[in-house]
Amino acid sequence: MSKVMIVTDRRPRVSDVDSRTHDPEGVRRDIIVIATEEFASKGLSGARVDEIAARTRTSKRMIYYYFGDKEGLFVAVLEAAYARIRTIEATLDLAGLPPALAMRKLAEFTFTYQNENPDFVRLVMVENIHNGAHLAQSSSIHAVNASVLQVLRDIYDRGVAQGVFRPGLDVVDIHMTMSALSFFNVSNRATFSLIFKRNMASRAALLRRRDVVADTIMSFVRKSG
Amino acid sequence: MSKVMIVTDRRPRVSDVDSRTHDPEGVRRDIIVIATEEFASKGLSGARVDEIAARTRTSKRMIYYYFGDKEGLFVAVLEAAYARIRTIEATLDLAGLPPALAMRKLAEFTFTYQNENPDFVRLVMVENIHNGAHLAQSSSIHAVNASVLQVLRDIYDRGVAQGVFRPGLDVVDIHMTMSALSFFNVSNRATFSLIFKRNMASRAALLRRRDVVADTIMSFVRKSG
DNA sequence: AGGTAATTTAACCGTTTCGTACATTTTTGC
DNA sequence: GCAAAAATGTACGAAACGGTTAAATTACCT
Repeated sequence: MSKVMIVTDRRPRVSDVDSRTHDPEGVRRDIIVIATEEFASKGLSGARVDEIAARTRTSKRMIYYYFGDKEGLFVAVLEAAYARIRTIEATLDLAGLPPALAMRKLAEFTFTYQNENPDFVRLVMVENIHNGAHLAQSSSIHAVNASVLQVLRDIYDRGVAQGVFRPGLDVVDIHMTMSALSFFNVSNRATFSLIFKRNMASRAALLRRRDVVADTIMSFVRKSG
Repeated sequence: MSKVMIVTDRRPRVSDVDSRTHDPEGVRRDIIVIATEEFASKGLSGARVDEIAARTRTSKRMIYYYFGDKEGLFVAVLEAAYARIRTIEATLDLAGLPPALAMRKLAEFTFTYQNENPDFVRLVMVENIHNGAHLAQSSSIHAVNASVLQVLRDIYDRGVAQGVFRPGLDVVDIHMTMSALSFFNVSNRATFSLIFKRNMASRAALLRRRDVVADTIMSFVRKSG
């Protein structure tokens, strides 16, 4: 199942014992981790290259050495964030469950994941403020997220075949609804909590809202008897 | 001991014929209109005071004269945006409609309004990136939006009384769902369109999605027979 | 009509901030 | 070992940017 290939790659070093210098991959990761936090919390323009550099174990010079400029760093941060989601999403195994249960679990997972990864949500917000200009430079984005749709399509088709889901729905619509309800709970928490004086971050509120979101999805796809 | 009571009100002037100078309200409005566009398109940090000033009919000094600093201007922009929504929302009259129809119309209105006012959506995104720090300074925000909840509560209670809505739901949940589905369609359009290669802005796509959103709300609140 | 307060103009200032030039060190290929 | 390439540290510059100083102009009130 796993392919074995000879790595003629240069620099196969992964983790030397104690040499802190000349660890390109480590430096890259370090920069991206810090930059993710900074961009997520302050936005693209709000984040400061000097601040990011100061928080890394390396220097500002390295940021420009590896990522060219601030926007190049932001693109790398975005790609890393999407890659992370894909990796975790890939561990989901819903094919064995009955369609209705699988659908509910997918909705719950989406909600929980977004809630536990506010940095990702905020990065996406920032990128949307910039009209997707940076994501548009990434050619892998579509392929990355196509798997989500495939998982959903399998569940939905099985549900229709078994007569528990109503036919004629678009899985992109279903996914969009799942995403929207999960995303909003994080992205708009600050203003929504203020306006309606609600604590949306408490464990109880989150579990309750997660159920509401799942119920919403289920009542939308379920065949009304 | 003046025999004639003169209205010593300052500045009752509303619209002079041709004097462009000394029109404080006009200058304020002008600045806020431009600043709304700039903040909405570039974010709080991304927007430039000089750029805003250049696009107004007045000068940068006036921005500081009326709004103190950049953040003060942003607060004013936010308040103006929310005030605008409230005003338009107030024209809705759904009390006379059957609950199911009223609920659907409210959902459709929410969707349409957000779609037609992307600047508002983006301002809210920006404010959430900043954790609602500016909205927190406004004391009127809660009262402003309370009306929305009241309208929804009236519809919902009537629906429950007539046996068409299932009881036990929280109107804030319903409103949140409406907002989330409407908001997301604008806020995440750029990334979502890129990822799933969908044109979400075409008239056809919008009408279709609006129906899906309304259907989602309705199937959630409807008493399943 | 003239004093006073509100409004507006124009030039300017100190920092911040992105980015770079240049020197230096470390690793690699041979 | 040694030259070339990769990686890193230091210091600095130019432009952008938020904000201010000081004075002038206009409207308002008596």
